[in-house]
Amino acid sequence: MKTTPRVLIVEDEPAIAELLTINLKHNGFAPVWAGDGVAAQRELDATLPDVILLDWMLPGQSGLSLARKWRVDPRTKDVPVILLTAKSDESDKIAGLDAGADDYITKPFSIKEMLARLRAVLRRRAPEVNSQTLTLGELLLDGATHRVTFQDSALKLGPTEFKLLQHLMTYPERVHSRGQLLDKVWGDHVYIEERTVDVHIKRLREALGQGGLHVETVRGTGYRITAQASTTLAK
Amino acid sequence: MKTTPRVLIVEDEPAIAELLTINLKHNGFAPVWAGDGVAAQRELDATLPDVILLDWMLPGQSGLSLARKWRVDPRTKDVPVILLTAKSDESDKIAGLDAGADDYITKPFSIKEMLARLRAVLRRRAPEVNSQTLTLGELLLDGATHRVTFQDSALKLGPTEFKLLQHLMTYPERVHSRGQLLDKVWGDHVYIEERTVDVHIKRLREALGQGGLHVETVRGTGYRITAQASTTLAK
DNA sequence: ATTGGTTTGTCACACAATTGACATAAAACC
DNA sequence: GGTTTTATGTCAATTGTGTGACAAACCAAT
Repeated sequence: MKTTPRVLIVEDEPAIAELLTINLKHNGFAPVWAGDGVAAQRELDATLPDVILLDWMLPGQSGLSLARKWRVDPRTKDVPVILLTAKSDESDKIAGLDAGADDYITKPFSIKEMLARLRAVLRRRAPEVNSQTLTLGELLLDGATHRVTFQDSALKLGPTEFKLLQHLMTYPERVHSRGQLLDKVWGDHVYIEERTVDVHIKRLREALGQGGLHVETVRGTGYRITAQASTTLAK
Repeated sequence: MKTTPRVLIVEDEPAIAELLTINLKHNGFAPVWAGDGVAAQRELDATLPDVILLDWMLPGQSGLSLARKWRVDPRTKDVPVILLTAKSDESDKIAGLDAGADDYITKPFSIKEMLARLRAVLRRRAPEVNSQTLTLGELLLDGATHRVTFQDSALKLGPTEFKLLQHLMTYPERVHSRGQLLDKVWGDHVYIEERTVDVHIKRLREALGQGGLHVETVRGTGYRITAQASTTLAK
């Protein structure tokens, strides 16, 4: 693994939290511990982890309600959640998965199992969200406010077109195959037709208006965004 | 699709196996069928497929244990496995992913979905396309942006001419026979007239303009790209 | 639940670019 | 000269991409 994934542990029992922390550190993760829902929220506000290990039973707010809350918040909704619980009750499991947990581990659990599930969840992680501000000629994309302007006038584009543009602008000039775009913009675990990318490119172009000229087709290969709009071609 | 990926189907039900086989053949894959774990292992020993479609429920050894076994064997551990199962239970999914399956399809599944997941898995395993930047004198070819410039002015060449130039520039000074070029640029065993290479060489030369002088003919043998443009008194 | 408005993924069709083959001309070689 | 090999122009067929339409999914707010 090239990066050390951040793991937020939300667990009120110090013994278990420490057990997790030590083992995670030992296996190339960067664990952060929060003892309750409030601390967890504070930690989330500060830095988004790559995955959350969440205890079902917490003082105050239950783990389930936390999971639900995070799943709604656009900022945290893509962070995978693994529920830890002592109950082996099947109905709880269902409830947990309904609440948006990505996985579920019953205590007592083996460290090996926990690590395996963690890695499995990380493998199919959604594309990373970037809140950086990107610029390309007169095109401007603000990741924080989710706004795009061209020649100082605001543009309206849908969520997918936004992510698509964001990814293209992150790697300007580079050609992206439809497959790569599906992986990076839609996410590894989505299965849609490659031709659908064409449609969204078209929508992106028309949403960008004149700025759409920056989006170029590389026949037989894919698409690319370029600094100099291609109204005419040099001879 | 220029290559036909081999797909090993491990499935005991002949009806389903046939359904898969036919549809895979129809969509540019080369399916091989194994009715049980033993046959699958024999097949794997003979030739490594590009991907394995593995039924969860098999007579004798379960699909899960097979997946685990293959994941451990260094020879097979990089072959992606897609698990087929009738169960829609989440816990099975988890177990499957833990065992090293790359994806998971629940029966009944649509052929479209199966194909989409297959392609997605293959896409992910596929190495990055040659995105190297090549230089030859004042000729510059950028694989990442798919751009070619000569004396700092951009050139427009079609997909085939691009690949052709890319291949020539990868091995400068070397002479390539028409047959070799067909294999490397067009792909193995494509039925195309050797004379057609001439045509594309011509198109490449005219697309390169002055830079086309680097493309030399080796009479009776083939073509070569060379650092110093051929001596032409014209102009 | 039910609305009504977006957004999304697919498809079918049209169109444009590219392709491969062929015929012919030009060159290279003896 | 004659023979072989390569270059070029043309064209029909193939392939890739743009686009409008549409139904399903989604979402917010009743």
